[in-house]
Amino acid sequence: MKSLQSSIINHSKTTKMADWVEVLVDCPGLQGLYTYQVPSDLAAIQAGDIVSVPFGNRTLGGIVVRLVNQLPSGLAVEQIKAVSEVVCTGFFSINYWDLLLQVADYYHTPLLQVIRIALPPGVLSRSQRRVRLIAKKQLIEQSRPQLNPTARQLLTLLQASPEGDYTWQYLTRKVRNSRSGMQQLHSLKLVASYIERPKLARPKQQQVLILTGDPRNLELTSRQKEVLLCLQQQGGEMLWSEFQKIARTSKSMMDQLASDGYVQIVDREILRRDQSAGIWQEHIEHQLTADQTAAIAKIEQLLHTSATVLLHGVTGSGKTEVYLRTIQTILDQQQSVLMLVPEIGLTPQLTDRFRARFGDRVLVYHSALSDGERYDSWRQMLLPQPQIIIGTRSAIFAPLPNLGLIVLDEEHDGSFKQDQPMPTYHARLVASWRSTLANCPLVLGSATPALESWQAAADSNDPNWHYLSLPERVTGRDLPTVDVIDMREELKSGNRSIFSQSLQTALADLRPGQEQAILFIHRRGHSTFVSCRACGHTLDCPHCDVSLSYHQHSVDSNNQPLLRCHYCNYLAVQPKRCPACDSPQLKFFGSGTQKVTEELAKSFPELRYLRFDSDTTRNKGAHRQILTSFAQGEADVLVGTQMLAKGIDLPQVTLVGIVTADGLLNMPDYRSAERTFQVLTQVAGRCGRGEQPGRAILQTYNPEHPTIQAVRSQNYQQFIGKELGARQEWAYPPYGRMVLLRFTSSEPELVETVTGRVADQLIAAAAGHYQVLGPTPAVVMRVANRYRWQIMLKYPLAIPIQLPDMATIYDSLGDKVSMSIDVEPLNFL
DNA sequence: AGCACGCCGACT
DNA sequence: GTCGGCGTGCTC
Repeated sequence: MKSLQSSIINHSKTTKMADWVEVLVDCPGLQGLYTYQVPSDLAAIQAGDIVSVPFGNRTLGGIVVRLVNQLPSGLAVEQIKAVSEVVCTGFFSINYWDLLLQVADYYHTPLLQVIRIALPPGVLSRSQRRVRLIAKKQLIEQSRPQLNPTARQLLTLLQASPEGDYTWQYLTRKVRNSRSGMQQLHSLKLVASYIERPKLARPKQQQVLILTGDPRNLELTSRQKEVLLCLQQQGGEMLWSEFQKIARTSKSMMDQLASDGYVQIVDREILRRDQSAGIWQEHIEHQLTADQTAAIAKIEQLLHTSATVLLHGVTGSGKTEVYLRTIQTILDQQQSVLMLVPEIGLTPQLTDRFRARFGDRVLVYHSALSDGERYDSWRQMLLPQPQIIIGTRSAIFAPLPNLGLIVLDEEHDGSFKQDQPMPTYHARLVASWRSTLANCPLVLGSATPALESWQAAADSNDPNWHYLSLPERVTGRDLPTVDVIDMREELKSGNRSIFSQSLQTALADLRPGQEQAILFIHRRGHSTFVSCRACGHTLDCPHCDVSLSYHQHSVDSNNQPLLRCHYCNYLAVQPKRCPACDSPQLKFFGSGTQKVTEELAKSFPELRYLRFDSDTTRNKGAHRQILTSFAQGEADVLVGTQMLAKGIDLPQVTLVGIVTADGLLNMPDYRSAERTFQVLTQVAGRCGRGEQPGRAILQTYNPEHPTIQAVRSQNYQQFIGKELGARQEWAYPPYGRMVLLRFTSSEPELVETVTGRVADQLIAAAAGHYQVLGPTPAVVMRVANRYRWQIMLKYPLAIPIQLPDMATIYDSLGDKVSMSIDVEPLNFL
């Protein structure tokens, strides 16, 4: 990988003609470059172009990495094939190409895998070999007796298809051992093979009317004049399908006008796009607060620089309005904007507000789009016209040519980090690289900034970072009060309900129709920590400052459950009694949304509720539907999980009940305090956004926990100071960096031994650059019947992340174990 | 990943 | 002898 990258980093920046090109061929298992001849009709070929090339007997997609005038040694001219087609040209600006290289390098991922996430499906799609009947029916029947059985089977299949044509792959799957049969059919000239061109999702074509003649011309009939004037009023250019509706005219009339030269009818690519719109369209011109005005002014000062701005605004402080105003400025300067949000489906309000303000210059890009929609949006993004892309993390790779601003809203959110397939990129980091390359500012917005961002903005002397604060709500309302309820006391006083006395009272006092409530439950998930119901004590690892996990697969020789730290593999027998208070009430934790709604229905039958969790929002558009219906007052209580924490703005909500916060607090990783603070602060911030003040009730078994206290006092600075101290002590990020190596295999013993062997290799190669933690089994060891182990590498801050030679490590895995590298992981499960 | 090539065992 | 199994190695 290293050598490949250093060889292409000096890619040609000129468009000088070249005899050959080096192509990164899109074929799994290949990492090298292949040289192709440039045919004279494709002389304009450039680095970054997507091409089709012959490869073996197939045609594959690939990317031109550089132009060369000399053949690599050991390659004869006769071996070189020619590029067959340039599929797509000119969208990889030099900057963009550098960005992809940087991602490939930093996240230790083959360049092609990076390119694949940056491109929409279909651009690199490989061609397929197809087999077609070419002989006449009569000849086929004549030959049939002499055919071998597989040939006959193939023939029958082909004859059954209307076109007499199937992909080669389909036929070989359907007919076992088809090789000889296929050969026979070919040699008898009954069938032919051919290569199907890589199919791009064809953009939808639509007819557009363009006014070319003067509508006041006297030769026109009055009806014709009317129609043409209507077209002129619409700007002289319009989709035929739209015009038909508003002018109520017929095709024959338009054809007549076209043949007389008054209009032109042209086919144009219509880009399919997500147009879902909802009720949050109203465009309220709020009076800006002084802080907002100052923030906008500061950001505008920083345009055309690569500054990073941390916009720290409390919940309800009007960050969105700051974005909107700034974006308007960028658009006025004919530049485009990239706006990243955690999850699009969860924030219909945001997209609605953007659509209301900027109309069809807003383009939504996320993974839930269909392939066609994604392809079309991607084509749209290539255009130089000023536009706004609102998208989730992968939209950081939007190929906008005139980028003027990048915004990451809710920048602390974990969904900006990819942990599943490599590259395991963090959109915030990629955004910072992109901001440097494009020389445009990056705005990070949050009510609860990530520790990393806070530290960089507040503590560092880096002149590139700027800190802007919006400490007050736009309505002039205070932040909601947060009451912490000690659930141990509730238990003692005989309240066995999941709702504390205070929460019950608050729900009873809710005035349906005028006030609404939100009940928050931490998603049950795999919160496998053990905690004492009597005193709140949790069992922690003595070496790692994380909670111990109960492990399904771990029992000791006496069949006692074992607790394990999945950072360092520390093992302990689960005590029968709480080590702190000797109570036998030492239990696992968990509570579901369903349980809450049941209890709610029982205790408060007069309150109408809606459930908002992954069960009820599985369908497309369900988020929007539930939020809309709640916003319109069709329910009094919204019961949900994590999803509720993301920027929804419902002015009627006056009460937030955090039914249980402890599951979040005790996630087995070093970030649990930070995440808890962020989620709880955000959830509490959902209330009191309208005319009436808000109140949050936080139920916990750990009322004195510093994180809970920080949420109660809403003192971000204080919390972050403490937390940074703790991180520093353990050299956890941002005072150190980590790399997580994940190993999976269908064979449990094999992964364990292989992971152990790799750990030994890593220790041998460490040379003091990093510390090796593990190997340990993953918290959820078996997923989809694959067993997962992991190794953590911990780097001191001063040492850049350097991995030892990964090629030898990959080689030593064998083919039954696969490994992936997660650089600066957020998710340790 | 495909797909050739090539080398072994069981059938007309 | 030949067909068909499968391991190995190459694709500019």
